[in-house]
Amino acid sequence: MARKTGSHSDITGPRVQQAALRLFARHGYAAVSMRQIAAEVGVQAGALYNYTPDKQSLLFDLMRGHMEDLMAERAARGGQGGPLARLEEFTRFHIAFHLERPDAVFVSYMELRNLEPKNFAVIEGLRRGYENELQGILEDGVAEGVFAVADPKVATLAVIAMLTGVTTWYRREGRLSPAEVGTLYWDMVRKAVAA
Amino acid sequence: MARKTGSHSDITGPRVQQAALRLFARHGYAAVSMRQIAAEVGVQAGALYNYTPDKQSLLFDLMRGHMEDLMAERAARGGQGGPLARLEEFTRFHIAFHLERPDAVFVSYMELRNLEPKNFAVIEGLRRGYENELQGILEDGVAEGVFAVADPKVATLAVIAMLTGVTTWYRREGRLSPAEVGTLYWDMVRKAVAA
DNA sequence: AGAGTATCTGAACGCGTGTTCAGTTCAATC
DNA sequence: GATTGAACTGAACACGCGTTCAGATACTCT
Repeated sequence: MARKTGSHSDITGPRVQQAALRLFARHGYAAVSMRQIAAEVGVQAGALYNYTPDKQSLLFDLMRGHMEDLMAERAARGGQGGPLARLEEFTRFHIAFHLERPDAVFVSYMELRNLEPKNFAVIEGLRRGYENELQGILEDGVAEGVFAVADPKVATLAVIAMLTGVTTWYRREGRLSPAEVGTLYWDMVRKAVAA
Repeated sequence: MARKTGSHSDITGPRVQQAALRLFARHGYAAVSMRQIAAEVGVQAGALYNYTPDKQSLLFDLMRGHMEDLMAERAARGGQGGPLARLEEFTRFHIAFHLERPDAVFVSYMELRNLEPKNFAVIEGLRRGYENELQGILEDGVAEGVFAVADPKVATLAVIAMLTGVTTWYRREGRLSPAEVGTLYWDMVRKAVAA
């Protein structure tokens, strides 16, 4: 019988995750202490252990959650249309998705080396799946003659690096909207792989 | 009167830097202790302080050295020829330079947030200078009508992100030589900004 | 041989770490 | 109104941190 009112766990739990994400993104996993996270939430350090078995799980759960969101949203949009249309959709989606969650993106790309090997393998597997979708689009395009890329694997990694790089400079208060950024990048991606 | 033989400082000093670079690249600045660095060199932790005033300076000196190397090598190769030739030279140089120093690159891009504000400003200034060279090439190309980029600033950051991303997947033992990688990327860069 | 000094050791300093846990608080239930 | 149990505190644990420094070591120079 879970209590409905007066129970804080369904409030504190997410707040722990939020605080951890924020702090990990700003200072890095290794540089953030459990006491800092607790202070941000407004509890003592010991209370965090009602919501995570340990610090490593806090990091892993954040990264797995981010990657699963990514894959789920990707699966929701079907790969419809020809390679060019699919590539445009992928490009704009990637930009929009990443600009919406700068902290999660930052943590997921920077803290891979702080994952225990087993956890690392899980995240790496999810990422590989995401990359494979782009690679499939490029390969289809090459087969149909609409794309010309000498090495689809390298092109995949190059395009993803370029797109993800947007998170390092984009600022909400800046002169460009996410959609405008998407258009700028789509223009470059399209030309880069064009036949 | 510096002693020539028997003096270890000119051996230990560089070894400290090497060890710090290796460990920072693999585990991150915050996760590496002075005792770990000392163990890698084969001395006690206290001995490190003959070669650096503190841990922060160790990081800063590594990053500054890397950026200064980058700028020096860039200055050595003049910006000769038209925008297309200069862009090709820049692209191939960037790939080759970065593939030669994976550890320094990794540290310089990942540990910016662990720099004290003053040190951060120095490194950021150097990087800005490097980016400006690429931006200048793109702007010249646009002026001459050989490039078509809607936003030179964004294009600069996009190209650099794409090129630097090569360090995340390239392995010396892999199927591609640095020169081959350079050619693959140049093909994509050239098309991405072409008029 | 003796003096001088660059180099390093080993112990210590105060402090922060992740984690555990007995005990307190307090709203929901009976 | 008594009981229950989830949520949390506050103190403690063993340990590692960056840094300092008096003293040992090992070498060069006179």
